[in-house]
Amino acid sequence: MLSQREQDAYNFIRNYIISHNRGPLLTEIAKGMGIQSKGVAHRYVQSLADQGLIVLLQGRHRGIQLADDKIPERDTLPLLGRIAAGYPIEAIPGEDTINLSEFFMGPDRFVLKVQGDSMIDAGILNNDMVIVKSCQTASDDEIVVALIDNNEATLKYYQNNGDGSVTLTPANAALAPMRYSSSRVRIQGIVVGQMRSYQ
Amino acid sequence: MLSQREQDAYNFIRNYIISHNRGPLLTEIAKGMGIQSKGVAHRYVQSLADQGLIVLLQGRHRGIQLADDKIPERDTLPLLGRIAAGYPIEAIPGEDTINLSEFFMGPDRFVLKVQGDSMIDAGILNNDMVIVKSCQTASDDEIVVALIDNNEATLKYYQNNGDGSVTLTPANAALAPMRYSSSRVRIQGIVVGQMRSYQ
DNA sequence: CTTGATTGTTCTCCAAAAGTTCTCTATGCT
DNA sequence: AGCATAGAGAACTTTTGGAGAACAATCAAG
Repeated sequence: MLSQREQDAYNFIRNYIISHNRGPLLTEIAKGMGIQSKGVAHRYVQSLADQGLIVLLQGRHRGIQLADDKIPERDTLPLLGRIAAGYPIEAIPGEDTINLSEFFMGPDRFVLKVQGDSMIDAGILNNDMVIVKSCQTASDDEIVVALIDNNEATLKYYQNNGDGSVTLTPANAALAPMRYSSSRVRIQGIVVGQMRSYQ
Repeated sequence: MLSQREQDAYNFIRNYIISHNRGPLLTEIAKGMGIQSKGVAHRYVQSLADQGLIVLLQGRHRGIQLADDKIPERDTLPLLGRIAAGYPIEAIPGEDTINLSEFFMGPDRFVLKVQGDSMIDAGILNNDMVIVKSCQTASDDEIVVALIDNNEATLKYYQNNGDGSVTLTPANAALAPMRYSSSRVRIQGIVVGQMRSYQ
């Protein structure tokens, strides 16, 4: 069980090693945690080592290594920062890990695998996964899973025309928006997330 | 058997641990239950521990854990199937849940938040998250995080020209590919995943 | 191979925060 | 009256978090 600051120290060390490929100095840890004393940083390092989260090469400079056989939190990854063309990676203050589960999990959600290019201009490509929150109504401009005539299912932008009809718009310049009477369209859910794997 | 307020306390503690991944403070429990005294909160905590619903790490701050058999299954969502314009949702045989962590987790990975539109044609939009595997080399046509002149960081398609130079190509028709001598470009990792939240 | 700056280790001291244990009070029920 | 539930809050102990000094080991530059 880690205390708050031990967790902070571990996050910093893990981020540092993954991005720099070598261990941090004690003074760097201290600075990264916003404290003055490297002695204090050392105490946290020692505690993490005692708990088997890191391995120390005694005395060596930068002698901290990750003990990666032990993964204390299965579903978090270090969030290093923001990347923009032309600038160095910029740290996001106050956040140092991202919880993949929290990012997407919630009640009444399910996942669909997307087939086809009808939402390509919205950055949803063929074979992407979309996370859908199950519900029966949607607001304008949300991406919905809609069932037409209880038969065809589609992924489209939703718009209620207010006259008893709805418009479903693909995000693909090659495809035209379609207008349906509301009674023909049943919403199955709205898209709350999207993900893709490149392996 | 739990009294009303013991039940309240348990619910609060359980929710807190599930959402924060660590135990609450006594004062937080008290506040969450609308009472002033942490001494009272402690009495409920003690009672819940006596009844085996929670486990206490004596003395430790935030030392409240859920009993083993009370830890809920997390990070999985039902995978309903495939969706394509014009067809009903089609089930994917053999798969019925997807583990969000397994989908992305792996050693030496980290997350970056993307700023800008330079990879928009690859379906990576402004504010998307990319999961990066830390490594120093890449193959052609992989998306890499590259550091140019130890200064600028960028997200680009990678191509090794085989003549001591590499070409970094944005996925944006408005931006031109750039060619650099290999010595100026240091690869920090390759993109293995991407995700986006629509909330 | 020596040297000196840098870095890791160990230590004491301190303060604030949090857990523990009490006593006192109140209310409703049998 | 006796008991269970519920709350306030004081007093105390332990844990947690931090500063900084002194010393030892390391590492790079000459």
